[in-house]
Amino acid sequence: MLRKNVPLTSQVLTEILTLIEQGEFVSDNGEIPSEDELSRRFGVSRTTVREALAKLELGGVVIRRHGVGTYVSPVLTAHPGAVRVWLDDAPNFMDLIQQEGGQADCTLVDISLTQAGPLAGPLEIQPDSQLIAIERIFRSDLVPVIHSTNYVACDLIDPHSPETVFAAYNCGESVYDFLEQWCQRKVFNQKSEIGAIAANDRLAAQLGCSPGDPLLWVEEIGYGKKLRPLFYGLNHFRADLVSFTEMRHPSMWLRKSR
Amino acid sequence: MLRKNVPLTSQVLTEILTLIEQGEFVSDNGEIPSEDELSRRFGVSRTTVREALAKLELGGVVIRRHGVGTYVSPVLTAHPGAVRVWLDDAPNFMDLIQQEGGQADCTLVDISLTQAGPLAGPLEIQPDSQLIAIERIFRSDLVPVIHSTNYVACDLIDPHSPETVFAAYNCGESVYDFLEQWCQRKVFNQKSEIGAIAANDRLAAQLGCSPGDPLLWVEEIGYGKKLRPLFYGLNHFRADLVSFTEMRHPSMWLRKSR
DNA sequence: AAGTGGTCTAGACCACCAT
DNA sequence: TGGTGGTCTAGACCACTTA
Repeated sequence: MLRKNVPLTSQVLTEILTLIEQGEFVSDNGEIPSEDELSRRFGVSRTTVREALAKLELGGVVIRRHGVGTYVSPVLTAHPGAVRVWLDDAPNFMDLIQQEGGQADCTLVDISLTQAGPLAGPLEIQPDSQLIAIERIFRSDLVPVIHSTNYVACDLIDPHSPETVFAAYNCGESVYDFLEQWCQRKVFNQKSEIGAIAANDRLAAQLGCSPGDPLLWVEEIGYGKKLRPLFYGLNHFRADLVSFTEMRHPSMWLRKSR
Repeated sequence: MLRKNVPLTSQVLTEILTLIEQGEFVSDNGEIPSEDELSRRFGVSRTTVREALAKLELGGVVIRRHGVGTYVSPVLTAHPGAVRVWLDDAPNFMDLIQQEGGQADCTLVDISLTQAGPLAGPLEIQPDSQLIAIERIFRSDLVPVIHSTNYVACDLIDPHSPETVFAAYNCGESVYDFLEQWCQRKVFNQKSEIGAIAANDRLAAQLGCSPGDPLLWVEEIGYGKKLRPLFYGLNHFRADLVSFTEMRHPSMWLRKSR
């Protein structure tokens, strides 16, 4: 059953998750077997089980209580499909929309070259550098919900030519896929900033709402190795259709010892 | 040097953090000593050091790269004070504002009893239950930036009377403080939802902006032990003055083994 | 090849909670 | 008091990056 080159903790995580998805613990009021029992059942050390549970707790899948036990998170009962999204690495917008039960599609508005200009700062390149700009609209059941623009420094696609990339571009893929496919780069860290803004005329037209309507925006900067910025993304979401949820775990908050 | 009843990993975390704040690693281009060296230096096992580093990475303070080393996060160079906010457990709005360099103050708009009504669902109580509603406005340098309303089930303050609580209420404290002081309860988990909305007349007046202006809203539900809801909070932020930042660490994303 | 962080073990003891 | 999760150790080996 055990496979090579896959960390044991990931395999254990998958096993536990499968059991949860199968509703294995529903009859037990969501209580998951103790760490000792799980380590016996899977034939691994308790440390390994604990690491898997830690990740599941971070992902909001389970809740652990000192001296009591480990439970399936109650938010999952209200939002059952949520488990799968949290598990995807770098979930893309298509998956997110389908996750919510909508039929997802993506339209390429524009893919072209542009000057770095004000993005030279965040991308840590020269202002006169060329960028590839990818502008897309994502719809759920034919209703536009996300407007997304991503910028990648043009020299990252070397040795490909921009024309080659433009011609072969696949609209549904995420920036991460793009960077891996054309630039052989991986995103190691990412800074996200989230805010709200009123729709201007252009965004309103593209998102099918009225100018002045509130939008959520998310600005992302992805970093590769050596902490070099790889892409800059600016995404706008219809605020009447989208909100973000997360579980916080005070027990995991950093805490200065006194 | 070692103290009782404080986990070693927390003490190590504090030590490392102090070194970072003192600019100890600036000359090394932000590179932090290896885990082996740290474990030797602090006289603890490498596991303990790793746990401290894991929390620091989660908090966005450091970045670890397999086979390379551990580095102080570059976002801290641009945002040096941010370390302290991340370290506070349950940071309150006063701290957040001061963190950003503003002079913080808080005005109590209203503290009173109200019917649970539509909040009965999220708080898992009866619709005719009494709630304590606390409405406040937080300002930075005399400019209103946050409007906050929190609801706590009235029977949680037992044996205190609402009047006692109203009279003694300290406006600057967070809901967490309130729950600990008056209800002897601790928040174990919290669900946060974030979205955007246009200001209505009332919010606009209180936040000193125009009706229709975009606002960020954050809805919070805090859970105590037995996963019982303890409070419901609804906060609105001036979107022209506030945005939220976070670091994501793909290496920590949950990942199904294939 | 050397050095780093990542995974894993087996076992110990502690802190917390329910009963 | 018994069972749970939380902390901690000492040591082993692996996987990754750089030189």
